[in-house]
Amino acid sequence: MANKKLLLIDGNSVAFRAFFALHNALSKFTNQDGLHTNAIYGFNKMLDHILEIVQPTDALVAFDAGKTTFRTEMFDDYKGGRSKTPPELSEQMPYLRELLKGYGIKTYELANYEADDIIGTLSKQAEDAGYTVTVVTGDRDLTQLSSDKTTVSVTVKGVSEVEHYTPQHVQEKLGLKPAQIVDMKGLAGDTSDNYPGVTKVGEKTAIKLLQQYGTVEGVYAHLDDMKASKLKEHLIEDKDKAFLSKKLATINREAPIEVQLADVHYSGKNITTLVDFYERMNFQSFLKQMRASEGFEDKQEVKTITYEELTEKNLATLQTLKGPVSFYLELPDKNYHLSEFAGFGIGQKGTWFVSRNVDLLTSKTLKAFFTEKTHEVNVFDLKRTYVGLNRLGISFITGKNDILLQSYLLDTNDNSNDLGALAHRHGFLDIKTDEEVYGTGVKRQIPDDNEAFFKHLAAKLRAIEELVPQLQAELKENEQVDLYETIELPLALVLAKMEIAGIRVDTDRLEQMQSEFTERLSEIEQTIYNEAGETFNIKSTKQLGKILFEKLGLPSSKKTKTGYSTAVSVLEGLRGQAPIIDNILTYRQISKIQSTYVKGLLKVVHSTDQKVHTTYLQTLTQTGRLSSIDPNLQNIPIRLEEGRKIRQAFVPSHEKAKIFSSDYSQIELRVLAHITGDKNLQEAFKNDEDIHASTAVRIFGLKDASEVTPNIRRQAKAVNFGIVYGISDYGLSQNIGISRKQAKAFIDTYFQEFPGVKAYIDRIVASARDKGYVETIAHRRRYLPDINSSNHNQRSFAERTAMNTPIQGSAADIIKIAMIRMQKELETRNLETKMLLQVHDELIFEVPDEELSEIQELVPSVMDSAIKLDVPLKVESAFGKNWYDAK
DNA sequence: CTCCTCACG
DNA sequence: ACGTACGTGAGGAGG
Repeated sequence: MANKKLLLIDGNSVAFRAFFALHNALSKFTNQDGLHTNAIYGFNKMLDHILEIVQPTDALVAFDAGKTTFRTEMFDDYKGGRSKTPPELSEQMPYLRELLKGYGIKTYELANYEADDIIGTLSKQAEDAGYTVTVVTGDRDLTQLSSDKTTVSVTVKGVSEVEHYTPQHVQEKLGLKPAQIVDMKGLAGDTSDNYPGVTKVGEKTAIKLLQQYGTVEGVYAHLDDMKASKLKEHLIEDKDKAFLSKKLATINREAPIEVQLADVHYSGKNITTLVDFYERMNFQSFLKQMRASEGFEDKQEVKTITYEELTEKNLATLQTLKGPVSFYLELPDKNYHLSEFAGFGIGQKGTWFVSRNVDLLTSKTLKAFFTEKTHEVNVFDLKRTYVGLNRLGISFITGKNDILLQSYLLDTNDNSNDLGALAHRHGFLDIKTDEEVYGTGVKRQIPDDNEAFFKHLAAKLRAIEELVPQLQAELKENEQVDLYETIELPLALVLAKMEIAGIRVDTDRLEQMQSEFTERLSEIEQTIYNEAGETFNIKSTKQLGKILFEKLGLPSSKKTKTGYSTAVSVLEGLRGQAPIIDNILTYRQISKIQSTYVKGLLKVVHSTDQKVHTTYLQTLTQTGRLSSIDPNLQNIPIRLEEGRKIRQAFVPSHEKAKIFSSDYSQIELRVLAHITGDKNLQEAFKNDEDIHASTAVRIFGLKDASEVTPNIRRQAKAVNFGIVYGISDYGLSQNIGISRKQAKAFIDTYFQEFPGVKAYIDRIVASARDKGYVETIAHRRRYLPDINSSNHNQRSFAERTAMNTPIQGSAADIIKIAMIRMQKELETRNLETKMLLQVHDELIFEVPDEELSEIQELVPSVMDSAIKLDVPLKVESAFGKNWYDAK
């Protein structure tokens, strides 16, 4: 048995080290389900490193079995006073074992013994059998095991770096032989394991004594030779402690382990298990590493799949498909309004038809196929599919199950736009991700090779078919079938139609603004340079900070990670101290409008129709709101007049039409009144009071609304917002510039005046702790794993989210319902009016003049009756020749 | 690619 | 003693 190499790892100790090494990045290391993964990640790094160096033939990871061991029997306070293992670490332990399974490394634990003893016992057996042994641990005590055959590698700083202790290295570091470590511990004790040693004797003194007398026994044998001293007194006094501590420090090398050397052969990683594991842990870097490693393609056991290429000649074969089919249209670019068409696939139960030729979709055969009502069509991303087909002139396919939508509803974190990744997370592994097949970045490309491309298309069809019943069952389990069927699925088509309609942009107006702003900017720029006494990049916070706080010597208050903060809130505090400040604020404001809105918008206007076509992300936010990208039409300026003018560029696409806008008034506070059931809040809405004014009357103890000044109303408004966001005294004080104490007083009074709200907050946080998630009115769900975190910040954040999500999310539910009904009304009434935009609590339409009176009636009535709450919903409308005038 | 800043609800 | 409002997207700077 030449060259047997055994690797022994102290699992708990390394996990502990890994956890704390990556502790400040704790929140970054979470997977789709909110599980913390930093210790697993660190452990993995360490494993890769050590396996590379050691190249073991045998390996085992030992774990502690529990709190009580033979050592606690000897000394009950052994390891006493240690703080509990953080829950964020404990939750990772079972997964650590899974990781090790993937690595093909055996794990072992033994009741009443620590991992150290297992390692000590096995290493002794291995040494006797002629093995070379490497021990990995985060605990220096284990260096007592080092010998000419055993190296003890102790993690330093991070986890992937280790320090190798050979007997020589122990000698150099401590001036002791490995066997003397236990004597040192006996004399000096160990604070982390909480055993005492001799009073006033620390490592230094212990080493000196041992260099002279060899062992604890040696020290006491020569006690009489010592001169009288405090040290000698302490040694005499604490003799029992010294011997007990030595015993506690000594690793048991004869533990009754059942595992044998022959059982721990290391045969290497199981690629498939590890890939699955990494997917679930969301370890992208390790996945990438695996993909790059040799032989991965062969080992990844994607079940072979057969497909048939669809051509004009065999189109008729489609008739053999009966019942539900999977359909997939490949639009490789993120922006599907402009993407090329790469191909499509359709099929069921192992019969998969694929093609690069999307023109086949417009054939009579396919049209006939889809218009037969017998086919349920299942897809991934219905909105994308609908928009793509629409571009081909096809409008007859309606989806029944959209696994992207379903998966998002089940868990809002599960919103990746990759079918393969989604499938993996739901345990279906016979598919690769787009990145694996198409590549990434500039190299991303649909393969020229038919086989590779078609197989991937077929795998997607198969994944859809496999996942549909599973996801349906999970939705049912969560009582979310209604949410899916009556809200999200129909909404996907409504959104698709809005995106397709697009909104017309007056590019002449934008170009005119562009030249005006260019001129103004260069003027302000010159003034700023004069005031600064030099030219610099005003847009660079780094350079600006230097000018303001170093050269001009203005007082700096806030700092960011990388330097001085120059945010508006900071600059406003400096107003009046130097004229440059006002100019910088103006410059910032104008240049934001110029770059993001004027230039930004001009860049994305489609040359074919002079319109912008946004893309709504329906499966992104944690609350159920939509988001809008490319361009984002949900953050067009309105608060400041300068920016608001941008809205003049959004115009109807036909003459004799208007832009019409309706918005919900105070929808979030109304939802709050409904959900909390607070009588006072409900009363205010039922009486159609000015809600901020009535809040002001209550929290400032005024006689009536006549006493409310604008400033008081502003403060009350901030309190109302604070309540919706999950209030903190600090946040409120910052927002309205009052002391923290005052802010706290406001909040306390608010809770007295609106006791139902206080009760709701307590109730929802408790329920989140209990269930692990919160829900909206329509059963939209958000998981909050941090609600029980031991980290104050994370827990507080989760608590605020627990309060806010049902409010923001229910408001999102409501407007979504309104949108679906609105679209239906427009279609059944055969109106030309088009719904164009949704901005969270507002809907924007383009209305032909002759439909204006009908729409003015219809939209508010549909919106305020979308759902029945305990308080009325209020809708306000306006119209004009452009979006700016619709106010 | 991350940070800062700032636009919206 | 912590270090904060909730939810987003885009542009520019600088490593």
